Amino acid sequence: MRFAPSPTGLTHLGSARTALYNFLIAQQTGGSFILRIEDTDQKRYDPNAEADLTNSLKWLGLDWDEGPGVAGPHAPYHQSQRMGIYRQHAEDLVSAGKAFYCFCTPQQLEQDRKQQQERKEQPHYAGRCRELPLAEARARVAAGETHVIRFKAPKEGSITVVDRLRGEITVENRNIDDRVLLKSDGHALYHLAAMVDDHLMGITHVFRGEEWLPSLPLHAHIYEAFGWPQPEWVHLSVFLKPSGKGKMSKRDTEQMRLSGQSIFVKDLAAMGYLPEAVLNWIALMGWSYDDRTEFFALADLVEKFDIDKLNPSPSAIDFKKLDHFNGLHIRALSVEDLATRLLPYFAAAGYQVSVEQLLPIVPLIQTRMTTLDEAPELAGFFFKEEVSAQADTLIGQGLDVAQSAAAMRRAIEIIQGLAEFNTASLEEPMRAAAEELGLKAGQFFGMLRNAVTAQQVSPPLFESMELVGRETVLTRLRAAVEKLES
RNA sequence: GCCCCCAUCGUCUAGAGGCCUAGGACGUGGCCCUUUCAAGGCUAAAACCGGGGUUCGAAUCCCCGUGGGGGCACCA
Repeated sequence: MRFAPSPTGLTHLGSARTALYNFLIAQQTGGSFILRIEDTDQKRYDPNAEADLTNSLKWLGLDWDEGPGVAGPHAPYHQSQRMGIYRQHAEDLVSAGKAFYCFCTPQQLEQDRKQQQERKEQPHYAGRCRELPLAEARARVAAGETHVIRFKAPKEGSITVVDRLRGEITVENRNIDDRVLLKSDGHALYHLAAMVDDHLMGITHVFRGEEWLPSLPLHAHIYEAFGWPQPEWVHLSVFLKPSGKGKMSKRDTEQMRLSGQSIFVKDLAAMGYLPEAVLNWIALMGWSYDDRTEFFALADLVEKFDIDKLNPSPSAIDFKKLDHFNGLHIRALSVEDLATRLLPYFAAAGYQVSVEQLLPIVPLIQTRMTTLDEAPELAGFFFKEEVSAQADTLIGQGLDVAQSAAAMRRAIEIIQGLAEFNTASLEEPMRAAAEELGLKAGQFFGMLRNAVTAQQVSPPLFESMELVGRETVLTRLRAAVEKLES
């Protein structure tokens, strides 16, 4: 199995899913998962993209058995370092009469295309150099003339290729173009490089995006020309925009980032999503296990993934569902694990806290988060020296200032009089106080919550008070009384 | 324009001729629980693109139409 991205931009969900499926099959079959970098196009090469790619895969937990940084029998893993191999294979094809040298200039080709379009034909290679005698062509090459090597696609008949998800796909050979295999700069094109590498690296299953489907017949012909057995072809459906209308464009992704969402793995990590959740989410976009199971850890996926349950139709990206999975996976984490993962988010929000400090707090917020970055907002009041509640939030629902201040004073009295200060000891006397004051629990507890946490929304009151500590609670309540009376 | 693929609730999907009164999940509404917010439990609304075949019987098979998507580079 292999995952062979081209480093031209940030790693996105589509790539991540392809990588995941490759990884799963490799794990399942005991095969190796090879990471190969398709960097044959130096015009589009982005030096940051490769680092982003390896970071993204590592974050997701999809470690490769061979590839950059992990030596193996099929090295090198950058196509730019395999130029000699491609040249050799292209020349072999020429010698076998399955490919030819082409000396057409880009301008000529451009003009051909234009004329074809005017005649309402499908743009294709006009065939000028296709039948050039080999000796003559070789002489021109030897003389240093600029050239490319093109595949000599059959013109008669048709070809039938099997895609694992779609069955037999038959295409008339006249619709298959004489595509360039080797550029004039000596670099191979995908059509050559990927086929050669997949064969040489012993790839049994080719998982790739549906956008490759139109060139599948060409690729099958290339395999045939070399006399190689076909791999298992699996073309995954594309991901559509959340609206379901069309593939994500560059503009869409930018706009999405502006509105706080993203299809880039790197962004998802920063936004507080768990790799487990992202994996679970994308695994189910185009694949399902049965009619009800939806929660999967990576190990479950390895065990249960099945190519035959893949769905060939395109799917729209649904971030709501990601939120749901994230919540599920957050709740599935142990307290220690979650506390550890929360650390960087507290640090980013300006709180210097330790795992030990977080341990008692985590159970209080674990069911209240959909993303990890919400934690500091939810639990920040535990770590602040002082909190400052809005004066109007200190007034109980339906009460006036004097009543509120009185209620607050009563709470202070009770807390001072408690032999022990904890959740259990607070509950009863506080409820009694509410009744005695003629207040509903919600009225009384609501104002106290605001006084202690300065938040309208917080973990349960008494648990929070216990963790904040008696002295700090009293200080905050007194401050609230003062604020009410001024 | 040409080529290819796809088609079940708004979305992700189950469904491989009778188990379908079409199931699950997200989201949405309601109820319960409840000191806020969540989580959790219960519940409701919500789909087989259309037309022709084949068959005793079709969401499932075939054809046509329509719609959607992808591709037509010395990019991947």
